[in-house]
Amino acid sequence: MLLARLADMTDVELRHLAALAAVAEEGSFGRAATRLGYTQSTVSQQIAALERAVGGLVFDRPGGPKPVRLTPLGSVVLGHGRELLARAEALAHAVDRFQAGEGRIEIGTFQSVSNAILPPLVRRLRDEHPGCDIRLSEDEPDQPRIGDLDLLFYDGRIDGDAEHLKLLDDPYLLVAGVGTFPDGPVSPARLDGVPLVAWPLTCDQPRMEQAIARSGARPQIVFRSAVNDTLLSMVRAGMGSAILPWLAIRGADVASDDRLRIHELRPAVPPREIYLHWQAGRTQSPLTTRAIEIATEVATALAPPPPTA
Amino acid sequence: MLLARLADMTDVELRHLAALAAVAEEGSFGRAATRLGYTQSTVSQQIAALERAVGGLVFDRPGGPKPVRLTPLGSVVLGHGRELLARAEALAHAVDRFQAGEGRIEIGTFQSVSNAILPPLVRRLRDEHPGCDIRLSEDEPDQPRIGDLDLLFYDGRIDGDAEHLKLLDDPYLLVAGVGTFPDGPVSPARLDGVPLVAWPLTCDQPRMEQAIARSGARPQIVFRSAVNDTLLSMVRAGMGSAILPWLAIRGADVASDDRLRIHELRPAVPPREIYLHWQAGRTQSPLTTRAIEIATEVATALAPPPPTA
DNA sequence: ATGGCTCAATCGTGAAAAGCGATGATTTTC
DNA sequence: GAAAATCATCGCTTTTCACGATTGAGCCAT
Repeated sequence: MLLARLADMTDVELRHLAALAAVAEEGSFGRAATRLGYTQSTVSQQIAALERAVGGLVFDRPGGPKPVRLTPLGSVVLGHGRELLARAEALAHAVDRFQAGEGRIEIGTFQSVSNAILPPLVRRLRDEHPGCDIRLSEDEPDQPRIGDLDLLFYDGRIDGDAEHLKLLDDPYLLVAGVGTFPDGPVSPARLDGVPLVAWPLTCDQPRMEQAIARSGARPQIVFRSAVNDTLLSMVRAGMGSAILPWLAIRGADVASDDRLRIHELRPAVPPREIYLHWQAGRTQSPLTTRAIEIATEVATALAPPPPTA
Repeated sequence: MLLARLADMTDVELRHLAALAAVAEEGSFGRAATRLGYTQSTVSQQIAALERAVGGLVFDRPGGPKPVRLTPLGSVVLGHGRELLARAEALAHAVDRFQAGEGRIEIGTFQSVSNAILPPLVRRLRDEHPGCDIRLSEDEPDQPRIGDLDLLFYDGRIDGDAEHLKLLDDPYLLVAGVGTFPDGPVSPARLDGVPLVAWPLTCDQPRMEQAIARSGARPQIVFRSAVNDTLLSMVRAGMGSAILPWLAIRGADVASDDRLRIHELRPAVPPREIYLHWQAGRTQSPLTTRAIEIATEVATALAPPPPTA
């Protein structure tokens, strides 16, 4: 022990520091060993290894029943060692919490999902994992990107390295003022020249309007707004009709509004498809895995889109 | 990796965390291995061991030349891991500093030593170890105790579990007003009835006065004070003479004072012995070891007590 | 498509270390 | 002195560590 080399942290191991702390507290190698579940000789060797690593004795061993005592060097090592052990324990707890489903999850979403799917999803996730940190973002650039998101809801497929899961088909329905059309299904072809209020040309909207156009009709878009209630008010006011996905009108009290009628489109316009995306090839946190499960459950539990029978 | 046990901190080793950090920074097992001085396969196994310990993958390995990426679990582990590594490095530095002689040293002392030995000792110690923390205490209860002191100066031996080292013999000298005694040595026996000013009966003082008494003389103690300058002023004022150790009058300009004369005592009173004590059987810090060396050097370098030839 | 490239995982091997049990050496206590 | 308590040490087995060579999976350019 006379030759003191430079201390190297990689020679110090947490187990040695734990032994140091136990011996210092118990005042005895043997009692420390019992506490740690080792034999006395093992603890003796652990301390010896530690002393080799730090280049000096950490305990004075008086011999006999006298308790061992920290040397000045031992005090220095123990001081820092306790902090190391505390950090290590913090790490272990953090890992346990993570595996139990705590942590952060970042979800990208858009209007219809925000209204219909996310509330129950968030509620169930928070109920199951009270400590979790759920972050939502509704940024909707033209090209939605997963970026640093864990999950992304979008009504279509994302380009880029993403896996996807189709949550549900969301059929388009025609909402019109009462009497505008006879009750029952309406053919898209009949919409030629009909005044419509509609969403802006984002997300699935362009595809839907192209589908209408392919049926030969050219509706007249008289107003665009992203706000559903505004659109419905316009319909009520007789400004025009609206073609909206089922999910968007589900919450609003459209069905019970005497001034409005909901018509199936037949032949049906291909429905809007709601997808859940996540980055391909990346392991997910337990929280994300669970969120995907819950999202599928919530999606199927949403009253199934009305039959087109 | 499907079975996730509870994380145990003793399974996580610093070396694994270092590998984790290196791989995360390099984006590659191989480059991390080069940086750490291991082979690729070793790093691979270290990461595998870490993943076993935390119960899940910490990296996604996309395969091919794509860089590996941290999983959410890996981020959690790395976050805490970096702190652990920083603490470990702090420990290593603290140990190095300690071995280089930094740290704290607590020294107990008393008047003569404080004046004569400690100043050069402190100066040299601070010059050699600029970072050291020297604490002095001059508490002098009747029974000086080492307690938590690293070193204790005392003019006598300490009872208790202490090792000691005699620094020097400090002979007693008679300081008298000029003309009080004929020049040259004075016999203690001639002090019978002589008025003396003296130190309080602490430290070596009782033993010295008993030695005088054993020579048959009974001086008359007319004043006691622990302050040397006060005693010397009293001598100058003709109130009496003083028997003081050489160390106590070395600094004061007694020899050059026309009104004072210094007489050897012959036959000599046994000198006061200055000891340096430290707790027996306890490993000392390098700083303490060095302080002992310097103290002996300073003690011998002090102009040797005058010969009694 | 198809080799060539890059990379991590894996296997086998030898060396090192961890841990255990038993034995010694040393000190304190009765 | 004898006894008790305590840590160090030795021999031993099992596990781990690190290496080198190989394998296999995913890219990329041809």
